[in-house]
This record gives sequence, C-alpha cells and structure tokens, in this order.
Amino acid sequence: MNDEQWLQELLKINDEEVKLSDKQAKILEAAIEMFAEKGYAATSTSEIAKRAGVAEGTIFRHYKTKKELLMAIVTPTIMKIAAPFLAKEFVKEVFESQYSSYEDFIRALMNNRYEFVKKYLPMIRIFWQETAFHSDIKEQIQTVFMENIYGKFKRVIDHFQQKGELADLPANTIIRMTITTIAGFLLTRFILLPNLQWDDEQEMERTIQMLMHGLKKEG
Amino acid sequence: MNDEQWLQELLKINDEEVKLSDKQAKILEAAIEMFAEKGYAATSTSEIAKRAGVAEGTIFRHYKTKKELLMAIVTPTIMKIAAPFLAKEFVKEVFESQYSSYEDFIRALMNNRYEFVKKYLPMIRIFWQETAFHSDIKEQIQTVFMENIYGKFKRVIDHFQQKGELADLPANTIIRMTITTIAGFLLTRFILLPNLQWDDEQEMERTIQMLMHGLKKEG
Amino acid sequence: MNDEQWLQELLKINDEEVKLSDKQAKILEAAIEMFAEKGYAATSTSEIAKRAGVAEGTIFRHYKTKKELLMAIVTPTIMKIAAPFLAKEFVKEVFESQYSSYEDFIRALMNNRYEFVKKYLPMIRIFWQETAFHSDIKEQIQTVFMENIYGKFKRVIDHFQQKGELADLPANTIIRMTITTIAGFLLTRFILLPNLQWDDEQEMERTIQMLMHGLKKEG
Amino acid sequence: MNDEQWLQELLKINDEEVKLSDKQAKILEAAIEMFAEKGYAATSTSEIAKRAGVAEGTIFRHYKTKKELLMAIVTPTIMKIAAPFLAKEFVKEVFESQYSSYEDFIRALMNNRYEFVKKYLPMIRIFWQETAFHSDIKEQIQTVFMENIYGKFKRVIDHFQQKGELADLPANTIIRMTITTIAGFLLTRFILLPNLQWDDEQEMERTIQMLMHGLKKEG
DNA sequence: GATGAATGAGAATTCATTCAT
DNA sequence: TATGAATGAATTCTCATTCAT
Repeated sequence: MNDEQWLQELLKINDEEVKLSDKQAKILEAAIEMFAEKGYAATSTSEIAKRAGVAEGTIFRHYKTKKELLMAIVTPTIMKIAAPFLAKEFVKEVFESQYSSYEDFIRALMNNRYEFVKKYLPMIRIFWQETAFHSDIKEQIQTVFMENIYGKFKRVIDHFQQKGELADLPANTIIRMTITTIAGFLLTRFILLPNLQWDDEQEMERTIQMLMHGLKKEG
Repeated sequence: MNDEQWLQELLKINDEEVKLSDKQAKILEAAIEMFAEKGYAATSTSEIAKRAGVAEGTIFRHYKTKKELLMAIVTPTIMKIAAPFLAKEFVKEVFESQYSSYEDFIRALMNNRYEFVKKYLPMIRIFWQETAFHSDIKEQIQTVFMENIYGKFKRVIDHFQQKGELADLPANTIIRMTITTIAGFLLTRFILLPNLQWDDEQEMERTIQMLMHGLKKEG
Repeated sequence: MNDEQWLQELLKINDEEVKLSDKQAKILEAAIEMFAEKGYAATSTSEIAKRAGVAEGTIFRHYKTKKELLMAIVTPTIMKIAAPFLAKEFVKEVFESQYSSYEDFIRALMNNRYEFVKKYLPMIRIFWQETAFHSDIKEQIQTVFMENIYGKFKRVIDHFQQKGELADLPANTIIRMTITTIAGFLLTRFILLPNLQWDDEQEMERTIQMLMHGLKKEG
Repeated sequence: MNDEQWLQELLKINDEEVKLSDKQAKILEAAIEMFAEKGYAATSTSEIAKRAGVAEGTIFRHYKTKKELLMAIVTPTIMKIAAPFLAKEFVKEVFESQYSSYEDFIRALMNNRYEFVKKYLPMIRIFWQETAFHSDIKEQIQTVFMENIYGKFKRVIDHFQQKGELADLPANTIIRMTITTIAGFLLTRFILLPNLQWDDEQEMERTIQMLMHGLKKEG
C-alpha cells in the first residue's frame, strides 16, 4: 500500500468513494503528521503547507479554515474507530456461532483495534489530544458511539449474561470496563510507553484473561 | 480552605514551605484554569494576565517564559501524583497489617487517588493534555515513577504473590493492569464522561472487584 | 535616476541582476533611511513598515529577522565600498600609464570615493554606526578588504616605492595613512560637519597635497 | 588607582569635587561598560542594574531617565577630551618656549590624547557611537570645541605660520588635517584594528612626520 | 536612600486568512 | 486550480519607569 492509499482508505467510509486530488491528499497527510506531533494549536498552516509541498493559499482553497482541516481528518476517523460494530458480520457472528463466547468477542475486538491503532497511530494521537479541547469532536464521538455502538455492545452483553457467562453487573459497567481495559492497554502500548519491549501477543492474551476473570460469573 | 490554600498546598512538596505572593498565586491559578480548559498552546499569556487581574509583564517577572510557567505548575504536581508511595505509612501499612490484602491495597490506592483527582482536576487535565507534546514532562513523570513508585509497587506485588494471593503474572503486567484500571476509571469518571450519573462508591467497588478477580490466583 | 534605481544599482553586485519587488524596495529604502537616522537598535520594525507603507508582517516575509534586514543592506554595500579595487581597469591603469603617479592614484581614489559617499551617504552612515556593535559586519569588511583590496593596494605602493616616488615606510603604514586621510576628509565633510561651507574641490586637492607631501620620498 | 578612582577623576572637571556615592559610582561604571559594548539603545537599564549590583529602581533615583544617565557620562567626558587646551600651561608653553615648533605641539597633543584614549577607551567608544544619534551630544561637542579649543588652536597655527614653519593653508584646513590625522590614528589603533601588532611609538612618530611633511612650508 | 514588584506600552515575530495573478 | 505576496491582529516577551515599603 503506497503512501496515499492508506489515507484514501481511511477517508472512505462505507464504500463511498472519496476523490482526493493529489495536493489535497498531501495536505491531509502533512496535517495528520504535524497535528499528531505537535498538536493542532501548535501547528501552523504554513508548516503544513511546507511539509505538504503546496502553497499556503492552497490549503484554504480546500478547507475554509484550519479548524475545518482538523475536522476533515477527525470526522471519518471517528467512524473508522467505530468500524467493527458497523460491520454486519461482526456482531452477527457473535450471536450465531454456537461456540462463540464473550472471550472470543473481546479477543476479536482487541485484535481488530490493535491493528487499527497500529496502522493509524497518528490519527489516534490527534484524537487523544484534541478531544479535550474541541467539544464538537467529543460530541461527534458520543453521538457515533450511542447510535452505532452502544446498542449492539449491549446486546452482546445481554446475550452472554443470559448464557450465564458474564457477572450480573450493569451492562454499562461491563462496557466501560471492557473498553477501558482494551483502550488502556493500547494507549500504554503505543502512546505512553512505546519504547518498552513488548511481547504483544502474550500481553494482549493476559489482558483478555484478566478482563474475563474479572467479568465472568462466579460459579 | 480558601482559594489560594489549595494551591499553596499543591505546590508544597514534602512540607517545604512555598512562599507565593498574592499576584503569583493568582497567576498560577489563572494559568491552571486556562491551560486545563483550552490547552497550553491555545492559551495566550494576555488571557492569563487578564484572568489573573495582573499586567502581562507581571507574568514574565515571575516566570521567564510561558513554558516555565507551565513547568511551575506541572513539576510539583508530578510529585503529588506520586504522593501515596512517598508517604512512609502507606506502603508500610500494607506489609505490617496482618489483615491487609492486595485488595485493601488497591482500595486504599483507589480512594486516595479518587480524592486527589477530584480535588486537583484541572491540574490532572493539564497533565493528560500536555504530556503528549512536551517530552520533558513525560520524562519527569517516568523518572519520578521509576525512582519513587516502581520499586515499592513491585515489593507490594511480590509480597502478595508470595502469600499466594495474586496470580503468577509478571509484576510489570500486574502494575500496568492495576494502574490502567484505576486510571481508566478515574479518567472516564472525571474527564471523559463527567456528566453521567455516577454512583461513585459502587462503581469504585465494582472496579476493584473486577481487578481483584482478574488478578487473583486461581484456586 | 528615480528613487528605486539607486537602490537597485547599489544592490546589484558585479552586474548580477537583483530583482526587488516594489514592496521590497520600499522596505529597504525606509530601513536605510531610518537606520541611518536613528540607528539600528533604536529603529522599530513598525516604524520601518509605516514609512515603507507596508504592513509590518510584510517585512518579515522578506527578511526573517530585523538583523537579516540590516545585513541585506550592509552586505552588498561592503562590496561597493571596495568597488574601485574590483574594477580591473582601475589598478591596471596605475601600472600601465607612463604618466601615472601615486598622486594620480589617490586623486582617482579620492574622487571615486567622494562620489560614492555623496551618493550613498545614508548607507555609509549605517556602516559607521553599526560596525561597532556587530562583529559580523566588522569581520565581513575585514575579509573583503584582505581578499580584494589589500593585495592590490600593496602592489600599487610597491610599484611607486620602486619608482622612488614614495617614502620608504612600510606599505601597511602608507595604506593606513592614505585611507585614514581620505576617509577622515569624507567623514568630516559629510557626517561630522556637513553644514560648514565646503569648497570641495579645493579641500580635496589640499588633502591630496598634504598626503603626497607627507608620503613622498625626501630628495 | 583603584576601580572607582578613575571614574571620580574623569567626572571631576577643573578641580571641582564630585561626590559619588558608592552605588552611584557602580551604576556609572556599569553603564559605561555596557554602553561601550552594546550601545546605548541596545543596553537595558535592568542589565546595568544587574552589573552594578543595585536594584533597578536605584538607577532612577539618581538619574531621572536613561538618557540622563547617558548625559551624565558624556558631558564631563567632552570636557576632558578638550582638556589639553583647557590647561593654561599647555598652549602657553607653545608660545613661550623658544625651542618649540608645531611638530613639538602635535607631538605633545598626540602623546596626551594617546594616553587619554588608552585610559578612557570605553568612554571614547560611547562617544564614537552615540554622537551619531544624539544631536545634543554633537552640539555640546561643537560648543565646547568652538568655545575652548578652536580659538587657541588657531592662535597656535597663526603663530607657526608667521614663523614660516607651516604652509599657507587656511587655519581651518590645517586644524582639520591635524585632528583628522591624530584621531584617525587613534581610532584605527584602539577601535578599528586593536588586535594588530602595533609598535605604538614608531607609528606615532611616523604619523607625526607624515603630518609635518604634509603641512610644512615648502622651501 | 534603596529596593524590587508591578506596570503597560511597545518590541520583534508569527499566523490564519485573503486575493490578484 | 494553484500560487504566494500581503495583511494586520495577535503572540510572546522586554523595557523604562513608578511607587509602596
């Protein structure tokens, strides 16, 4: 996959084609890199233009303001973060496969998000950093979460609680613990302490085990 | 406790007295508030001056640069975050009390950090936000952690693993999971979703239970 | 010659074309005037902008720093000050013409520099003033002098000493006295006491005579 | 002579006692050093205070403004520069000693000013630099020159012209050439090229010879 | 007299944005 | 569509000066 393909892919939501001119792609790429490195507020549009190899004015031909450029990066990414739950097969499988378990579910989730974070690390970094300052980003996330993830996640939990596999905690608590634990691992792994020697597979499995023991119904 | 006492208290490390002039305290207070709200890079020194009710020049009389002002806020806070481990009694108790357990330890840790985050929320927010951009902050944290926390934390874990209370996971993994889980709860509670209806006591207890079940030695 | 031509001409070294945009020329003109009047340190970029009729930001688009603006004025001028020695004909004539004498040489030098100082007075003023504070300017002058002037000047002196026309003083001493005397006249005439009634031709001739009598070989 | 004595001496004009408090002397000393190094405009009062070891406010207790501090340095120095002509003996000797000649006069002048410049170099530097920007300094110099030096200098020249020792040039021209030549040597020696290897005595003698040959009446 | 905290105007420089080409 | 010169408001920081102690 060449340099621009990953961008095209990220920005393409639900198979809708996105046309990115050459310059536009370079601007986005440059902006993502710099926002991730220095933060939105500390990155100047002229730096972005320089790194993208375009004129300063060109950025504003495509994005009316600097903020709009940020949102152009952030909005499709929000959808992609929610992606597994948007895939019809993903949740269906959980219910339909007779062998499946909550453990399999979070293992699939963990693996899927691990690959995602690894691939789109700079974007994740932007998220982590800018969510705090831009309430509109935070709201978008919450909306997408509530509309596309929450309900499905809850059905999964209900299902496994009915099967007696999960402790009788409120679904919200289980959701929070699951997400917190997975996100906590990924943030530590890729952002907080990326330089440690990580045995990813083992550490992920341990994290899953911890979570499962923590959440399973006590016999 | 009046407005300035909490600041005085925060900046006081290890009982050393800190003399803060009236103006200086107001500058720090204003800076903490604004950095927390809008981020360091997006906050101008003139805004800080205005909110603090001082002339802009006054800020630079006390702090040579804007960055130095940030560090003046951040450095003592790092120590305070590490505080429970710096308190002699805290760790000692864990070993000496015959009734103690890892569960009691993390319960104490959770309660202690819960109060801390609640009290100094704006500072925590600054941390969460600026660590990403300022490698010197990150390094300070890592140094303090390695010098003051890691060893003690490890001894606690060794102790309870020998007592057969904790699973035979590497200490590092247990430390990471413990911190991630507690920090994950506190961040969700106070920063990500502060507007939800939280039954703090119950949720903390559940989080502790989840962690304990996840980490305890399987019989 | 209109207002901008003299600037274009000054900045053009050795026939290399210099493209100065309209605004850029106005900035340089304004800067030269103000630096000459008030000195570099006492002139603010906002004043320069105002006099040049451009926005303050425009200055910094063309010159990264105020210092760079100074150097853009000063560097080509240094070459121009050395100019007569850079002209092939100038020194050649001295040796080839059978009628030439050291007196003719310094007369040519005096006339040439007189016209130069008269024409570019503000720049000379800047030089006189700023050399003291900016060692880089001083070094540039010394380098240009050593590389382009000193050797040629010395050859002229050797030549006329061999012809028995000049006293047997060290060449360095003769160079210093010649330059000091000419420069001393020009500074007094144009900078220290420009308001006196000067009969330029007569005073120059007297200066030349004084110098020649002072330097000629005693019979 | 200790550190402060030279200052006391410089500031004392015509035997009038000057009372300089300890702090005041330190301020003047520091100001002289810094103005000489970086120029008046580029030196801040806080730097002066720091170098003088006094509080910022103390400077303004003694000198209402920064400019006044400059003038406090510059004004007595102007008198001292004119000093030899102020000494009754100096000019009288020229006329009364039967052995004296214009050469002896300029030799005395040269030696006297050589010692002065050597001793008070920083002050000379301030002069050289600030005269250009402060017309009041320039005016002071001209006034002192016209009132105290010019007439006496002219009498000296008239005297030696009548004795047939000096060429029949206008007195003004001879004065200018004499001063230019002496000042030119001293500036080159101490300010422009102080790092060269100078054989001061020889070079001064040569300068005097050059000047004398240049100015003497042709037989 | 001396201090040094405080000031606010002003310094150099940066920046998002516009617009004529 | 792309450019990049131009803008002027805003930013960080400095400075001469004041004034309460």
